[in-house]
Amino acid sequence: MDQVEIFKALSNKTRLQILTWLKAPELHFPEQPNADFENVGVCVGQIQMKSGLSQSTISEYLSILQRADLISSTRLGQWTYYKRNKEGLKKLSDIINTEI
Amino acid sequence: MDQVEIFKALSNKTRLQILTWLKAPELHFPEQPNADFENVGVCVGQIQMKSGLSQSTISEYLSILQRADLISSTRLGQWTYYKRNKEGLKKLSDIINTEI
DNA sequence: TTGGTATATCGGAAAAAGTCGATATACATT
DNA sequence: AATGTATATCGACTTTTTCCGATATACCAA
Repeated sequence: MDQVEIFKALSNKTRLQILTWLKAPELHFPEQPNADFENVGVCVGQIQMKSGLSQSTISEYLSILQRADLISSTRLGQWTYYKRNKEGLKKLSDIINTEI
Repeated sequence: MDQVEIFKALSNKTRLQILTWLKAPELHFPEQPNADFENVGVCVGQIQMKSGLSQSTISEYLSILQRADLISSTRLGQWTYYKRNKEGLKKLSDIINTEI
């Protein structure tokens, strides 16, 4: 993944917020039936509601974050759940600490 | 400094390159008379030549990086020298490791 | 003070990103 | 099969970013 794309993904207030929400879902989202935060993450609808932006915008933002390897998704039934991708975030941390 | 502005500053190929160049100036720039890399950094003209972009663009890019606290400047005579800002980069690293 | 060099700022054209509503797709239920 | 719900994709419009050339400013040297 291109470094620039990672930073572009992070250079938007809402996308940064989504990442902080996903860091501690239990603090930011109501309980979910049938899917726990730790394993699968949070579904798109919950994130969209909290953000206040449109469904299409949030869907796109999530795919931008996913293309940058900052989050990953799991489909369960009609829902798509997103959670933090620890490996991608670790790689980002390494870039900051060793390349710039 | 707003987090989003930091990531915006980083979401451009040339600006990222400038930061990597400034991390090891002795590897990327010729010797400078009257100013050592460690103390004052590298002058705008050297950075501009290496980048291949116009003088005005590089001047603007450097001020974007400076506004994000990623680099700092020193004026010596008619030259402005830029170098990495370790504190700002440390703060960025902390954001990555604790907030997202 | 005049001219030369280094950098900063301004104004603009082109490209990219932000954001929406409408529509498509995927899955579940009846 | 038909309907309903969740998410993804498309097309359009607006705002922001990229990058330039021209000009202004700051400093130096003669």
